[in-house]
Amino acid sequence: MQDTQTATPAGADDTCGQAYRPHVVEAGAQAYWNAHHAYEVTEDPSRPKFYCLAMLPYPSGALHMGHVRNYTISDVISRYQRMNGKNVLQPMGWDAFGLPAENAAIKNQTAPAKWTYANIEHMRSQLQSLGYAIDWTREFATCRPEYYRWEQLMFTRLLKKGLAYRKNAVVNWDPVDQTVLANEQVIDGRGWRSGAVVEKREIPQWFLKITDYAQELLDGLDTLPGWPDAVKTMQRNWLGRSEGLEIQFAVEGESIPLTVFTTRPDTLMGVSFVSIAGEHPLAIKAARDNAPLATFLDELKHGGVSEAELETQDKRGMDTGLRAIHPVTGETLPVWVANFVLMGYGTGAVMAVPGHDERDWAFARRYGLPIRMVIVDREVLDAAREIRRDLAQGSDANPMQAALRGGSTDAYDTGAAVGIIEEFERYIREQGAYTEHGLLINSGEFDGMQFDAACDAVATRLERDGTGRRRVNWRLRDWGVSRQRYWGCPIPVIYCATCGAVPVPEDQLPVVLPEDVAFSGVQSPIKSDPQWRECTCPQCGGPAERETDTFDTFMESSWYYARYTSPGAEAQIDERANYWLPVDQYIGGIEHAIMHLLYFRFYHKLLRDAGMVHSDEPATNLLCQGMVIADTFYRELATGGVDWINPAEVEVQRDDRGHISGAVLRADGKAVSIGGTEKMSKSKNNGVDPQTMVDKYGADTVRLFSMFAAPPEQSLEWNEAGVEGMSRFLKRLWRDVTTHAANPDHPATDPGALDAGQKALRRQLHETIQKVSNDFGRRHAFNTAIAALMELLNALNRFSDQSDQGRAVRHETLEAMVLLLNPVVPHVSHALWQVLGHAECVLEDQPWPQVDASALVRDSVKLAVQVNGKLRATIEVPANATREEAEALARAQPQVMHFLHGLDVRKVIVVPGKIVNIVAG
RNA sequence: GCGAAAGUGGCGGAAUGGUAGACGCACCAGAUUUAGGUUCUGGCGGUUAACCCCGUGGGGGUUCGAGUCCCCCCUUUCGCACCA
Repeated sequence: MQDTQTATPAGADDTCGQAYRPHVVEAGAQAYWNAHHAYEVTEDPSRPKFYCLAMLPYPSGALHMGHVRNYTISDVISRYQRMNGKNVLQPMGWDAFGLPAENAAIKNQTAPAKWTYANIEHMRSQLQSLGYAIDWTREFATCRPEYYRWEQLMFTRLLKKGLAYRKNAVVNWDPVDQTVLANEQVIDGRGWRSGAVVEKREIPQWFLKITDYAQELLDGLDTLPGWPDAVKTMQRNWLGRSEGLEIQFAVEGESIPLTVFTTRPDTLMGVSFVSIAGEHPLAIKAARDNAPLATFLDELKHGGVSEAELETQDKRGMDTGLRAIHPVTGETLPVWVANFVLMGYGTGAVMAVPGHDERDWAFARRYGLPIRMVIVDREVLDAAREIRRDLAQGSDANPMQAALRGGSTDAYDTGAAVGIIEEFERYIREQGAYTEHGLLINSGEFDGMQFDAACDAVATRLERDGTGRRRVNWRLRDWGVSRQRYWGCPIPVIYCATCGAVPVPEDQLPVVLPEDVAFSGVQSPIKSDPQWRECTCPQCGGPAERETDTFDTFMESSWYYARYTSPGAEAQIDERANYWLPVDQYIGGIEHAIMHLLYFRFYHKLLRDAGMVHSDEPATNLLCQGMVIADTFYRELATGGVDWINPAEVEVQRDDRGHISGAVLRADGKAVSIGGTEKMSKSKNNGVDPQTMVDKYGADTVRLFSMFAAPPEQSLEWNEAGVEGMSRFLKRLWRDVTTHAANPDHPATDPGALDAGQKALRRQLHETIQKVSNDFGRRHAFNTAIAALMELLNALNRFSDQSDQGRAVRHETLEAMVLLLNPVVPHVSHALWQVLGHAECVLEDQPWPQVDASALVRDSVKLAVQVNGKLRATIEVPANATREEAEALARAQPQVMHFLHGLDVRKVIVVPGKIVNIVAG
C-alpha cells in the first residue's frame, strides 16, 4: 500500500537508497524486539527496579489519541529509565467490564463478552504497532474469572471483617423501562432511552467502609511529594474533614431527634429555622397527615441523584409545620423541608443561619423567613467607635466605605454614623450573608467573643447541657459497590431466608458470570435466570438465592496494578509484589484525579492490612496528562440540526498572512463552518484515528508529535500539519546519519585539539544531553527536550567542517542524538544505531549519554543591560569578569549612555551571568 | 452550586522573579525543479524609514525588575460519588 503511492508523505525520496521508510524500519525493529523478548522482565534484586504504569484502557473498540498519548508518555519514561540502568516493568491489561459493552451488545445483537474480546484483540494489535516496550506476558482482562475471583475473595474477607456492609441507597429509577440508570444515562432529569422523568428510589446495596480510612487517606497525601498539588488538594477537599459541633434540636411533640452538624457553632444564636432533607424521617412522618407536604416530597423525588444536578436546581422548600426548640434560648423554630439538603450527607438536616450563610440567606429571602445578624466585622465595630470619637471631636472623616466591604459607596451622611452597626445589619438583610469570621453580637452570654473562643464556648455549653458534642465530620461517603447490571463481577453473597446474607465460602469461589448469554438490556441475564440464582445456603443447607448485582467497575481498576506483579499467582498477589511495588510512575488522565485515585489508594491499604503488601501508598509519582483536542467543522442542515464533519475531510484555507479565512469539504469543495477546538469525541466527529496516522506517517512520527506538541499535563491539539513537521525532522535526521555513515573513517574526538567551531558544537551537544536528561527524567517536559534536539540538528546542519576532528565531533553528536531520541522514536533509533556502525543491535541496553562537564565551559557570557528595567543593550564579557568590570562595560554602551543622559545613577544591580540593571532618576 | 486547573504572535507552545515569543506549524521571499509537490536558504508580535513606543485575558499591588508573586474580576476546561 505505502510503496505503491506516488507521493507518500513519509516515504518521500524514492530515488535515494537511504530514504527513511518508516514501515520497513518499524517492522524490522518490532520483529527484533519480539524475537529477543526484549521487554519481558523478572525480579532482580541486584538492580534498582522501576515500575512504570499507565492507566489500563477500557476496550471500547479502537485506540484513540488519548490512549496513544498516555502510553507514549509511559513508554518514553520506561525507556529512559531502562537506559539509566533500571529493571523496568511496563505492563498492559484491559479494564474489560462496563456499561458500554452492554450498550453495544443491545445495538449489535451480540453478547457483551464477545464484543469485549473482539475489541481487545483489535486494540492489542494497534498498541503493538506503536512499538511500546510492554511486557505482554503479564497481560490480563479484568472480566476473566482468573482475575475477578481474587476480588470476590477479598470482598468476602472484608465482609467478615466488617469493612463491607449493606444499607439502603438512592438510585435513578426509570419508571418506564423499569430499570436503574447510571447518572450518565439521565439527561435533564429524564431517562436517555425512554425519555421518562427519572425518579429517586431507595434499594439495598453493598458498601465498603472507606470512611474508616478517611484520616489515613488524608494524612497519606503528605507523604506523596511526587503527586501534583492540584490532585492532592482535590482529594483533600473530597475527603472534606471538618471539625465542628453536632447539635440536637428537640422537636415539639416528637420523639425522633433532629440532629444537625455545623462547622460554625459561633452562629448558633443566629439560627432562625432548621432545614431537613425530603427523605428525612421527620419529613416523611409529617407528610402523613399533610397532603400539600406529601405532594411536595413527591415532587422532590423527580429528577436525578447527581450532586451537580441537586446543587444547581432552584432552591425550594416547604414548612413541615414542626417546631424545633433552640437548645440555648428555648425559642421555637420552624422546620422546613429544603431540596438542597441531602439525606446522604451528614445528618440530613442543617441549622439555618441566613445572616451568615449564602444558601440559607437565599432561602430565607425567598420564603420570608427571619434573618438575624450575630457576627459583625471587627472593622465595622472599630469604625463605629472611630466615627463616634470623630464626631465628638468635630472631624468629618468617613471610614464607612472601608468598613462596608463591597457595599454601597454612596456619599455617607456622617450624622448617621452612630448607627453604623444597624447599617451593616441592613446591608446583610438586603445584599447577602456576611460569611466571614468576626465578633459575636446579639448572642447573649457569647457577645464580644471571637470565632475560636465562641465556638469553644458554645460547644462547652451544649456538651454540659447534653444537647451537643464536638465531632469530626467527613464529606467522604462510604463506597457503594453494587450495580444492577449484568456485565460486571458477580458479588459473592448468598441470601438465605433463615441465615440472611452469607458470603460465598472461599472454596466455592469464583462465582462465575456466564458469558454466552442473550442480552436485550431490559433485564440482566443473571437476574432473569432462575437456575443461575438458585443455590443452597452455605450455612444451613436450605434453599437460597445468589446476589445478582455486580461490582462497580472501579473495583477491578483499584487493584490491577498489583496483579501485574504476580502473573499466575494462586492468590490475589504474591511476594513478587513487594519487589515491584509501589509503582514508581503512574500516568493517567486528570479526570481520574479524585475517584479512581482515591479507590486505588484505599485498596492498597486493604491489601496492606491483609498482609499482602508492605507499603502504605500504591504509587510514589503521578503524572496527569491533559486531553487530546481537535478542531471541529460543521454544516447546518435544512432540518435545523448540525452535521459535524471530521477534520480529515476538511481543507483549511488561509490568507497571505496565514490567518484562517475559511474551510471547505474536500469531497465537494464547498464551504463548511469552523467550530471551536474541543475534546475529541464521537458527538463532534472530530476524532483523529491513530491507526490512519500510523499507516500514513509511521508510529515514530505519531509518537514524536504527541510528545512534542504540548507538555504532558496540558491539552494537546492534534494538527496534521504539525505531524508533517515531525516527519520532516525524522527524515532530516535519517539523511544526516546515513550521509555521515557513508564515509565512516574518522579519529576519536580529541577535546584538547578542537577549534572554536568544533568546540561550540560539542558544547551545544553536551548542553543538550544535560537538558534532555533533566527534561525526560525530572521535569517530564518532553516537548522542550525534543525542541532542544531539533536545535542541535539545525546546528549540525550548519556545521560543514569536514576535517578529521570536525567529522569526529559530528559522529559524537549523531550517536548521542540517536540515543537521546530513543525513548521517543525507538524504531528509528534502533535502525540508525546500526547504520552508525554498531554490530550489537540491543539499543535498549545502551547506556544513556553522559555529560562531559569540561565541554560545557564557556570563555565568555552574554549579559543584558537594562536602564530602569528596560533592555538597552547586550554585552559580552569574559566568564570570569568581576561585577565592576561588567558594570563598567555596560555603562560604556552608547545606548546606555544615551538613556542615562541627564540622570543620576542611584543603584546598579549586577546578576552574574544574567543582567546589569542601572537604576537612575 | 461546590472543588481544581488554564488563559502568551495567525496557530501549538518556550521562558530557576532577570533580554517575552526557543522549537514546530502556517504564511512571505528567494534557490532547486518541465510543473505541482519535495528539498534548501532567509524573513516573520503590533507600530515605524529607523529609533522610540506598545505588547503575556481585564483591573489593582509588591519589586531595581513581573508572563512568573499577592488581591479582585472575566472566560474556558476537568471533577462532583452508577461513564470509564
